[in-house]
This record gives sequence, structure tokens and C-alpha cells, in this order.
Amino acid sequence: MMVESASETIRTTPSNQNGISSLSSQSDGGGGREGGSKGDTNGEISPVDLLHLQQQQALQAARQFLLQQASGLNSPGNELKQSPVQVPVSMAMMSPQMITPQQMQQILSPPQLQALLQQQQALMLQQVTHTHTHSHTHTSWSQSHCSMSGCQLGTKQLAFQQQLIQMQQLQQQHILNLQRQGLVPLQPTATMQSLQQAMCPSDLQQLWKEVSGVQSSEEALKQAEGLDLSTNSSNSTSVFPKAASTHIALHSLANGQSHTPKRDSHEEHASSHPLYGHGECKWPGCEALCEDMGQFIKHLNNEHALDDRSTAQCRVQMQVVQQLEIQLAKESERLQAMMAHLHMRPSEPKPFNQPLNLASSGSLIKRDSEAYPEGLPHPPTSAATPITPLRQGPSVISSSSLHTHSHSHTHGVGPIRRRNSDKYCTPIASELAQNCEFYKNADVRPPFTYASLIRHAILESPDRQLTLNEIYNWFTRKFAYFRRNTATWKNAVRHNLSLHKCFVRVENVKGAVWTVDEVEYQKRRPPKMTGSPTLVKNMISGLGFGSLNASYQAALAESSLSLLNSPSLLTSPASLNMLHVGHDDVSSTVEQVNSNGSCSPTLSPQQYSHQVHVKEEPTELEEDSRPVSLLAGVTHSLPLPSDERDLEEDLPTEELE
DNA sequence: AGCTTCCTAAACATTT
DNA sequence: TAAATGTTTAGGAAGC
Repeated sequence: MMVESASETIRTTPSNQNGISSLSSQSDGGGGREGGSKGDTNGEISPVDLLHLQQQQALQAARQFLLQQASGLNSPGNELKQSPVQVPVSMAMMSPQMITPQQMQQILSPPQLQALLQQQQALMLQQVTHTHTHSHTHTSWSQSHCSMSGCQLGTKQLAFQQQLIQMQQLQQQHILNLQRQGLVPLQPTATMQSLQQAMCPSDLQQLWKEVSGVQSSEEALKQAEGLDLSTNSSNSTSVFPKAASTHIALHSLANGQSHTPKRDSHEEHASSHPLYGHGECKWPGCEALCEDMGQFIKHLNNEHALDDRSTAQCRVQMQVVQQLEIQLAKESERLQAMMAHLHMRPSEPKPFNQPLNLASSGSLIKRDSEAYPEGLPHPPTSAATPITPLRQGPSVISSSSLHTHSHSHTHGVGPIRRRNSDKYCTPIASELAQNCEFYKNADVRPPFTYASLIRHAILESPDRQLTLNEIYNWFTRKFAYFRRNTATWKNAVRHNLSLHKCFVRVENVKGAVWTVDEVEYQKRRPPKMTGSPTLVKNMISGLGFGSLNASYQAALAESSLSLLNSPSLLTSPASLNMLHVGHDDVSSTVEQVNSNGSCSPTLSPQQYSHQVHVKEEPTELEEDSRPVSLLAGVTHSLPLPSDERDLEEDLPTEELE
């Protein structure tokens, strides 16, 4: 019975005369000695022992054959064919993870080999101890171990060390081979692609076949005794992913050798099963054809029940998955480093509370300032990281500073396009805060409009007013890009200051300063969403807000929180109005929600606008002195009134320059 | 296609 | 007077 199993096992492997011949000699000798060994131990061979012996013989034969086959499959340059004597097959039998070095070399990618090697070393040490204290009859089946069984521990350890050394050599050889074949890049870290290539299906299949042949004596014993090991078969099969399960046109060794009658465990299988597909069992190394789900389940329970073999297969599968995960982690780490190098945000998992330190300027953008309306996508991030899941949607796509030079005018200063960004946008403060160093040092155009930059510069200033020259300085200080083509962009700045109503020129004793009329700024674009809480909410929950990354959302949440928590907000109609009009970016959208959804009744923009003096609407207030909203900033250096602060959208508390 | 926004350029006026 | 500052117009590009 087990003999049949063994023969079938051998038969199902691809024919390899050399392998078989060598296999025969090996297993024959081993078997003979095993009998003697058993006799020495028990005096007679029980039926169970006989079964065990036969099974182990068969398994050993299969293993040796595989070993030979693996050696034969090695590339011609691989001279590390291993003599069977050097392979502690018995150890492999005892430890399901144990795979012959040749097969490892063929099956696993370098990182996998690395991990497996380490694990194997540990197992070997275990086995050394184990062998030293116990007499393992089943381990003496193989010729190699038969000789070892009579040796002292030191000899065994030496053999194991040789084994380890050889495995390491094989591993290196394997790497070289793969590199020669172009399967593995010359870099130390293989890419996922190379990993997949290295772990081609046939390799994995071999691995599984090998593992399928691994059965402990305990299992043989249990099988002989008809023990039911399948009680947890469903768990054993479902718990482990079949990430690397493969389909190979080879018949499974396992199919032929497992004759253990297994009880049907009542697995609850739906119409589909992860291990069943295309009419065949997808258990690693098994390709048994199953006409239907019922048959498959029966097959699963019979052939892949909870036993040592299945456990070993699961272990290998786990290792495969583990290795893949490790590899994934490495690659992810590399990606992070790459992105970090390119100043891409996902690479810099900054905590939200990261100080927004604009060191060079000596100014700090408070997190409150992240609520600034305005904003454009994170340029470096969006520009080159289509993979980042955090920044999808319109805000991501917009112009990036990395490509702005590609179009338009022949000058070095390309247009600052805002497009989508202005609508869903990233708060400029957040953007700048997180990439201030980038913009400071890289000659990259910020993806913000002149207007938004000017506004930000003004709002960032302690008094929310800047002279033209101060605005210039802010530009050059914050952006390396604006340290050249000064005539062009300065002209643009002046042009924007004059053109946009949102910028209010205020005469000062020392000259003129520029301030921001927030209402006008918000009015720059059609208030598509103004006053519509539903739309706002939809936007937030949907495309716009949902497309923001976590930090942005956190910033927005915090900004909205600060708004809600702001006593002045609740007491200042002007603030509410101001919030109400915001529409062109996320922060203002949030504010809208706050005002429309959770705060007091909204007031019309007009109610607020009277406090702000727009250029084309000079009023008596402006005539006699200056707008109320500007008074505080211009005439006093005092903290802004609460309404003013709210009006300015959570402006940073002054601690700048 | 038309509208809007933005950018760039430039001319011109005003202020320092 | 020159430079800085401010205003305005024009044209092109791009998105909607």
C-alpha cells in the first residue's frame, strides 16, 4: 500500500534516468540498513514500523530523485551538485521546512533563501540536539543519515555545518545564476518582479512537491493506525493564503502517496473555494482534478487534511508569503526613500502635529493657517506619484511645479496654473508648511497662483499687511524659484495686486501696505457651492474632501475644530459670513459646513462685506481712515479682534519673522 | 465655442 | 532723475 504510494510518487515525477538510478541505489541501501536499525531497537519489525519504513523509503526515494532532478536542472554553470550523502534528508523529513539546497536554489529567490536558511539553521540545531538524545529510527533510512546515526554528535554537527556552508554557497550561486539569467537585478534587493520571476510557478511547484513528500514518522504511524486527523482540516486549509500556489503540468506527489482515510470534516464551502479553480485543486503542489465542488471538498478533506504534510505545506506557504511580505516591505521602504528624496509627501509620513517650521524665513505657519482657503495640490506629490492613494481626485492632477515649465511662455517663469486645485484644493499653508524646504531649495515653481501666494504672504505676516517689497521678499525667501526672473514675477505680483479686488492697498504712514479682502478673495471664483450645505457636505464626503490625504483632512478637521471652538466665531457674525462665502477650496468648504451645518444661521456676504473695503467700493470708512478690518493691523500692532481673526480664516497667530 | 482664470508682457502713471 | 510702485491693457494658455 505504501509501497504503491511510493512507486506512484516516483512515477509521477518527470522521468530522469540518472535521478532514478541514483535514487535506487540510495534508497535501497538506506532501506536495508533501516531494517537493521529497527531490529536493533525493537527486535522485530511491527506492521506499523514496516509501513513507516516503506513510506519513508518511498519518500526518501522521491526526495533523492527530486534532488537529482534539481541538480540536473541547474544551469550548466552550476557546479554545486550535491552528493546525496551530504544532504541530511532525514532532517528534511523531520522538519517539513527542510528542502534540499538544490531545490532551494531553484525554488527560492535570494531573500527567500536567506530566510529559509536561517530557519533551517535553527531547525538543524534543534535536530542535532534531538538526534543526540533520541534514537530516531526513521532518520536512519537514508544512507546519509544511516551513516550519521552511528556517529558522534560532533560529526553530525560537522555535517550540518557543511550543509549550511553548502547551502550558503548554493544561495550565492543561485543569486549569480539568477543574475546571469536576468532574473534578479544586480542590486542587492530584488524587485517584486524579479522575485516573481525567481519564484516561477514551476519552482514553486517543485517546492510543493518536495514538501508534499515530507511526512513524519508520526504521521505514518497515525496513518497506519487510521487516526483521523482531519478534524481541523478546514482550518488548516483556509487559514493560509494561497498566495503562491501555482499550476504546473506535473502531477502531485502528494496525490499518490496519501492514502490516509480521512473523515469528512464538514467544511462550509461556498460555491467557490480559494483552493479550487478551473476544475482542479489548487492546493500547492496538488492539481487533482475535481469535477465539482463536492468532489473537491472530498478531495480536500482526504488529501489535504490536517496532518504533518499539510502543515509543512502551509509552513512553506507561509514562508513564501512571509518572504513576499518582506520583499514588499523592502520595496515599499525603497519607494518611501525614493519619494522622500523627491520630496513627495507619502514618503514623509509626517505626523500631523509636525511643527510647520519655516526655519529659513524665521516664520512659523501655524497649523491654524492650514485652514487657509486656497491651495493647490501638493506639487511634488501629485507630480510624480500616481500611485499615492491618498491624493486622488481633481486636486492631484493639477499642474505641478514639476511640469509648469513645459508650456507656455518662453520665459523661465511658467504660468502658475491652479485649475482643479483651486477648487478642491489643498490649503496653501499646509502645502507650504510641508514642503517649505523643498520650495526653498528647489528651483521648482510652486503650484499656486500669484494671488494665492500673495494672499498667503500677507496673511502670514503679523499684521496681515505687507508692503510690496515685503511681498517680494517673501517670495524670494520662500521659493527658490522666485529668486530669478525677478522682473517677470515681480511684475506679475504687482499686476495681481492691482488687478484683484481682494488685495486692498492701504496707505500707511510709512507708505502703502497691501492687505487681503477675504470676501473678495472668496468671490474670485463663482460660488458654485455657496450656501448649499448639501452640496458642501457632498463635496466633503465625496470627491473633494475624500480625495485629500490624511494630513490634509486632519488639518482641515483641526481647522474646522478651531473654528468651532473659537468663541469669537460663535459671537462674530462677520466671521460666520466670511465662512459662508468660502467655496473654492477645502478649508473654506469645511468652514461652510461649520457655518451652515453646525453653527448659527448664516449671514449674507453683504452683511460682512461692509466691514471690508473693496477697492471699487470706497466708502466713508475708507475715506476717513481705513477699513475697520484693516485698522487693527495697520494702526495697531495689537492682536486682531476676534472677528477679524475669524475673518481671516484661522490666520496664524502671530509669531512670525 | 465661449467663458473664466491665470500668466506674461508691456506701457504708462504715480510715488519715493 | 531713477527706481520703485501701482494701474491698465493685451495676448496666450488652460480648464470648464
